[in-house]
Amino acid sequence: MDELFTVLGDIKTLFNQSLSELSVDCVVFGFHDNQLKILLLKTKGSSEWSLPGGWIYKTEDVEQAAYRILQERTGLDSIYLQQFHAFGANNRYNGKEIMSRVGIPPEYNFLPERAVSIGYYALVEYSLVEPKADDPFTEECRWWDLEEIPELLFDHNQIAHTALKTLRRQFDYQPIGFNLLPEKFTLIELQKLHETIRGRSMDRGNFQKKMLSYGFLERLEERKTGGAHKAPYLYRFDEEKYAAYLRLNDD
Amino acid sequence: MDELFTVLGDIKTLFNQSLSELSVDCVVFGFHDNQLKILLLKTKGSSEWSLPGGWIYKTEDVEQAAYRILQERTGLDSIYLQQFHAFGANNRYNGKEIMSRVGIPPEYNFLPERAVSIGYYALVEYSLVEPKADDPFTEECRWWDLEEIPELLFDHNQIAHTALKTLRRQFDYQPIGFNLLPEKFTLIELQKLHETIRGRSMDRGNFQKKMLSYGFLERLEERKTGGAHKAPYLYRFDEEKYAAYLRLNDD
DNA sequence: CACCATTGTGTGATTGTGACACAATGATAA
DNA sequence: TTATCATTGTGTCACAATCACACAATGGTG
Repeated sequence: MDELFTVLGDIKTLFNQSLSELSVDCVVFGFHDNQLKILLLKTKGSSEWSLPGGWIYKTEDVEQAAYRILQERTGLDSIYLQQFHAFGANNRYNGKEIMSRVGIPPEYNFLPERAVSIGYYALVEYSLVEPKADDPFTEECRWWDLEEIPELLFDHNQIAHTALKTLRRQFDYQPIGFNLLPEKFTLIELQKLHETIRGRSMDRGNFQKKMLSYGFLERLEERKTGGAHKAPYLYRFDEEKYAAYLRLNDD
Repeated sequence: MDELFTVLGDIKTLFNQSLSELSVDCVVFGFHDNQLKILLLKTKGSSEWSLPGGWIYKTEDVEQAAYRILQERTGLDSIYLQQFHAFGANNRYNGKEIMSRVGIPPEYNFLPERAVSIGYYALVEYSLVEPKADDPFTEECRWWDLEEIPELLFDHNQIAHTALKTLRRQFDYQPIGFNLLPEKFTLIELQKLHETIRGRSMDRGNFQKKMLSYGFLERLEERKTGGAHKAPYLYRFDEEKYAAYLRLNDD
C-alpha cells in the first residue's frame, strides 16, 4: 500500500510538471450505409464512453496536441482536424471529484482542478479507417450511429452536438465531404451523403445538375453493375479542379 | 531591494494559486463615420498596443472571464461577446522571456510558461461606448481605424485578423449588426455599415428592397432633416420580428 | 422478352439578383 | 418665390438559380 502511494506521488509530480489544464476532444465523423457515424471510445476503468481526447502538455502546440492525442487514442493518423470551439464552463469537469470517486486521497490528487477543452472535428472515409485501442488507457474504440450515442463523459454530448452543427453549417455553404466516399462513386451516393449530413432530402435531378455544374467531378465509364436496375455512371473527384473552384468562389 | 523581492515572491505565490495558463483576448468592433474601428489599449510599462485581454482564474468559467476581463480593462459592460477561436501556437507567448526582458530574475518569474488565448469578438455602437482605462494595468484605451492598426503584442494582429474574417462570414449569411447603429437610422446608413464590414459596395435599390423584405424593419416618419437633399425615412429595428425571422431561417 | 425500378436529362414556373431608370422630394441659392 | 440638383423611393427588365415535375433510356429480373 505504501508503494502505491509512492507511485501516486510520482504520478502527481509528473503530471504537475508536464500537463496543463487544457485538453483536446476530437469529434470524428465517418459515413457508411447512408448513416453518419461518430468515433467513441471507452477508457479503461470507466463505464462511460467518451470522445477521443486527452491532456495538452504544458508547452505543446495546441494543434499538434490534437493530432497527437487522436493518434494515441484511436490510431488515426494524417486526417484533417478542424478546431471549432473551446468549452470552458467551470462545472464541466472537476478533478477533485473524479479523484475522490476513484478513491484516491486528496493529497495524491494529480488531476488539475479545472479543464478547458478545445474541440476539433474531422471527416474520414469510414471504410478506410481502422480505429484501434492503442494506448494503455483505451479499452475499446468503435463507430457509433449518431442516433445511438449513449450518455457520454462530462459535456461530451454537447461537444459532439456543437461539432455536428458546425459541420452542417459548413456543408451548407460549400460542397465538401468527398473524402467520405470511395474514390469512384455514383451521384446518388453523393446525394445520400449530402442528405444524411444536411438532414434533409433533395430533388435528384436538380442535385445532379448542380454538382456537375461545379466542374470538378469527372465522369468515368458506366459500371456500378451490382444494382438491379439501370447502371449509373461512376464519378471521380478531381482535387485540382476543386482547388481552382475554391479559389474562385471562396476567400 | 529586499522588499521588492518579497513583493515579487508574494505575487508569484498569488499568481500560481489563482491564475491558469489560459487567457482571453477581446476584439471589439465599433462603427463610426463609415469606418470600422477596433478597440485597443496600452498596458502600463509597455510600449506596444494590444487587444483587451487578461488571465482566466483557475476555476473561473471561461465565458464569464471574458466579460470580466473586458469590463476590467475597458469599462465596457453588458455587450455581447462571441467566441471565435482558440489560439494555441506554442511560440505565441513566452512567460520566461517576458520576465527576463523586464529584468525580473527567473526565481521570481510569476508568469505561466505558455498561454493559450481564447478569442472573443463583439460589435458595439460606437457612439454609446466610452472606453476607460479603469484598471491599474491599462494606460490608455481608444478606438483605432482598421487600416491603422499598429504592430500589436504577441499574435494579436493575427487574432484581430481572424476576428474580422469571422465577422464578415457571419454578415454574409445572416443580417446582423443593427446594434452598431443608433436606434433610428436610414437605410443608407445601414447600407454603408454593410458595405464597410463586408468590404464591397452594393446597389442602393436592391439593398433597400432586400432589407425591407425581411420584415423586421419598421418605417417611422420622415425626418433626418440635416441633409441637403430629399429627407430619407428613418427606420427602427424590431427585435421581436427579427427573432421570428431567425426562427424561420436559422436553426 | 415483357416488365419495371432507376437513371440521365429536359422543361416550365417560380424566385432571387444585378444593373439601371425615373419621378418625387426638399434644402439651397438666385 | 422659384429654379436647381443631389438624393431618395420605387419600378422595370434581363438573367441566373432553384424547384417541381416529366419522360425516354437502361439493364437486370422473372
